[in-house]
Amino acid sequence: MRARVSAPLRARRSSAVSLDIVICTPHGRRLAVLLVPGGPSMRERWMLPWTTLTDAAALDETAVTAAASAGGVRPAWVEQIGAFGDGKRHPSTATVSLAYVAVTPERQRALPAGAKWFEVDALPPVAPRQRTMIETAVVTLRVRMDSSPIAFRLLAPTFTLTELQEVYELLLGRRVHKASFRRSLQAAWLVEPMDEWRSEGRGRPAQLYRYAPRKRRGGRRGVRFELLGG
Amino acid sequence: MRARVSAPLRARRSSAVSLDIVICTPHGRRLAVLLVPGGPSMRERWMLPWTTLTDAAALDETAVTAAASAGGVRPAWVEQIGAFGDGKRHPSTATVSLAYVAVTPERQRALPAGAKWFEVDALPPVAPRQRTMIETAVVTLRVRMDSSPIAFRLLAPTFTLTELQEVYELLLGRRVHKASFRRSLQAAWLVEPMDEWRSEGRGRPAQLYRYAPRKRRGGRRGVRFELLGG
DNA sequence: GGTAATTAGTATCAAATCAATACTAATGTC
DNA sequence: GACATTAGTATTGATTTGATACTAATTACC
Repeated sequence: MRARVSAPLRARRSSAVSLDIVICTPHGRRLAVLLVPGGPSMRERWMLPWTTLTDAAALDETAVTAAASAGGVRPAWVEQIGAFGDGKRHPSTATVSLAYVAVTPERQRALPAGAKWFEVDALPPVAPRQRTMIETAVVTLRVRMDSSPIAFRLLAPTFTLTELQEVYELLLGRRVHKASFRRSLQAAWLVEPMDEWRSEGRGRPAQLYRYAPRKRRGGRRGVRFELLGG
Repeated sequence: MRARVSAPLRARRSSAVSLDIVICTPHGRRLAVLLVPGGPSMRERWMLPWTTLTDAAALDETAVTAAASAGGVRPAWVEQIGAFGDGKRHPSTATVSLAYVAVTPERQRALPAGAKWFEVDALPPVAPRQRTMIETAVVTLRVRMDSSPIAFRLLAPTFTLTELQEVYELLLGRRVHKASFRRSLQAAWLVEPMDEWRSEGRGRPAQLYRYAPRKRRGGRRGVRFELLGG
């Protein structure tokens, strides 16, 4: 059952295509990525988990399986982020690599032996092709978080609104206004309050919520050119 | 120089990976996609231009070259939209296909022999894997249009604001409010008025503009949950 | 036990944004 | 020259936003 993934020596046979996976989790107030030992050079001793692509080519399922194997748990959300190649170095001999991003809530059970979380701001050297994948993965999370329930998948099934806001701040890389955040959240009918409160040290206990999207598409807003430019 | 692309018979040799390209252009008020003759079955007689991926694997450059070859002109904008496989039928024997989307202004010079524009709402039968690519391409254009200058690449170098608005309406699939559209456009400093006007039949002549982005990132807006849901 | 510190959550309000409507401007058609 | 037609702008009321300041409930500390 436990598919063998990221075995650097056995996998180093020639193959046209690899499948790499960037598994992300919150690590305190930073985003962390899972790396495993082994790499293409002496200098690059860590790498993203990867596997070779079989001809059966059930891409998404392969990615989920690989992520589960490397992280010890099935990931809470997975999405393809693209194909990378263009001559950049990779732990495998593959000339093309398919990359996926996965997210998982903080602090699951123990990781498989050797695997380790690294904060994205403090990564060890990894092969350039995988470095590009990690950057793309982080950008993808940031961009997709308001069309996919990424933030909710980074949290446990129940969470406080402050925790949710912190995940948004973590992914967006900026502070968010508390009142506005909650107003928007309420208007979107995405969460449901539980009859439970959690006391975290001093201060008033926070109510717990769960992700329970209710409503449908609304806002046809005007055109936003803001992201364009230069 | 003219790389041979989409030659169904020669290309049908076995290969792990193909590179397919969805070339889009405005066609009146509809979006059109370029197809070429040949397909995997009697029923599917048209297909997206595609090529096999060489081991050199300069992915983006291969895509641009393939698009230029199939469309007769270098495309104005190209972006990878993902890898597709999962067992769906494709004109090639490739188990995995890399797809790119390209855009080109309306009505270039003549197309290469056999190639033809089809409006996306009236496509002939194509192989299922390519059908998925076309759908993904259209969605990608819609989503990326406010972070990439896609709309401007679908137009000639100079254009009227009404033309620009029509491209937005075409891609967004909905009407846009004229005054709001222009107000946002002005605030974004994306276009520059020329000293030229164009008279299109009756009515007041429209001023011509060109794409000349000036300003930098502004609007840190609040969190938008609107796209999330159900 | 009481007071301060701390975190959760809400209310108020001014500024910015938006979209509907109605207007002015410049051209071709008859 | 009146009118239809398209370009482009002004006005206005409604909605959204974010800053500030407030209330609420708990722990820390004396």
